[in-house]
Amino acid sequence: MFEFALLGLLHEAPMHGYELRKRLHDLLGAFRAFSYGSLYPTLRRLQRAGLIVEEGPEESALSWGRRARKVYKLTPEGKERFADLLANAGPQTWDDDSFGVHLAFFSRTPADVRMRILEGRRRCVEERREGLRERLTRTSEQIDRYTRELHRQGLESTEREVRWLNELIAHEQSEQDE
Amino acid sequence: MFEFALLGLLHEAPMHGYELRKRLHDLLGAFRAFSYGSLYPTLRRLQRAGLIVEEGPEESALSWGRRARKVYKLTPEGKERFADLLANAGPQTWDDDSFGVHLAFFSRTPADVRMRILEGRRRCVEERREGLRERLTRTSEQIDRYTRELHRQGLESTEREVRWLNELIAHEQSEQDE
DNA sequence: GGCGATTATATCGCCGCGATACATCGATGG
DNA sequence: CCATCGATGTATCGCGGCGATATAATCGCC
Repeated sequence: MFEFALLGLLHEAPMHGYELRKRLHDLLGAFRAFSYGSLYPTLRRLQRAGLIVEEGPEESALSWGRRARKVYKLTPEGKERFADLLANAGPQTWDDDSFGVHLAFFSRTPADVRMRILEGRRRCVEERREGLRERLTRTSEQIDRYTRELHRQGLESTEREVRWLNELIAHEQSEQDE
Repeated sequence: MFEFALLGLLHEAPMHGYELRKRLHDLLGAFRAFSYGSLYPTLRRLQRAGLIVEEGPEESALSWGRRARKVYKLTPEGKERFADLLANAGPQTWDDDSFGVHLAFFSRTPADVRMRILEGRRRCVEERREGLRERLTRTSEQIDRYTRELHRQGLESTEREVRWLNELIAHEQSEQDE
């Protein structure tokens, strides 16, 4: 899904690694914090796959003073690949790791796919909630205070997330009516 | 930290892999969901390190009918190692992944170490909160609705976690006074 | 004039996940 | 009555991502 994020960012403008990582941090902040140990290998992978290419040495007199930077830009295949990933939003799209990334690119996502992702995510979080509830009632009397507190907090924040998703979905629907 | 969890669980009773995994699920549920792909390699690692040993074939006439199970139990070195991990609670103890695990074993953790972990965790979450706040104000006007919503939700749940930690800490302190 | 922070690329080993394979037992039901 | 499904159980493989680390040049500040 790192792949998805990088392709999406490069859609905005050609960028070099360091910049991509910063933009990603601003974009995701709360959720995932991709490290350089993932960034550079992924960039090379994308390049080998022909989805991005290095731009020319870029001898722009203005921007000189910096050290050697590798600026990447999307190839047509890269754009196609990103569009594919957007359209084929499957079950792995709504797990904890990917959902935030996909949400961050919602403005570029078709409305019907947005809806599918939001509802898939909601279902997924609801399932977790049910699991937590069941576990909490089943084990409630036989576990120590700290573990119970851990579960209580987990359940509560899961419930909050469901409510949040409901709001997002409602908002989508009201926009659809316009 | 998987190591820590397994050693802690085996402190309760000797167990085989499948059972360890189920107990772990009940214990952590909300947070981490260790998979078999981690479980068995880790068990072997612990065994090689001499921290756990396989119990004898266990020909107990009663419990037969099941397939070959490998029941592990702690060695003295294993117990020592667990005590070490409990005592030397360092900075990596309070990151997202480890904190839940450590909290689940708080009943076996000395009061002063409990306090150190809780305060370390609070500091860590507070720092994240500050980062989110800064990012939210800095980028507020130039990002799309969805990303902003993502950050808002992230910030809010982080704030909730800080409040929760404050309650836990307050409770610790009031218990200390008794 | 020197020192730390920032900009920048890159690698390495490790950890843990998801998928998968395989085998056995109990229960459910056609 | 037996078939099939779900739970019990052990195990491996590849891969994606992280944290630590190396390297280096430039910028701003005192």
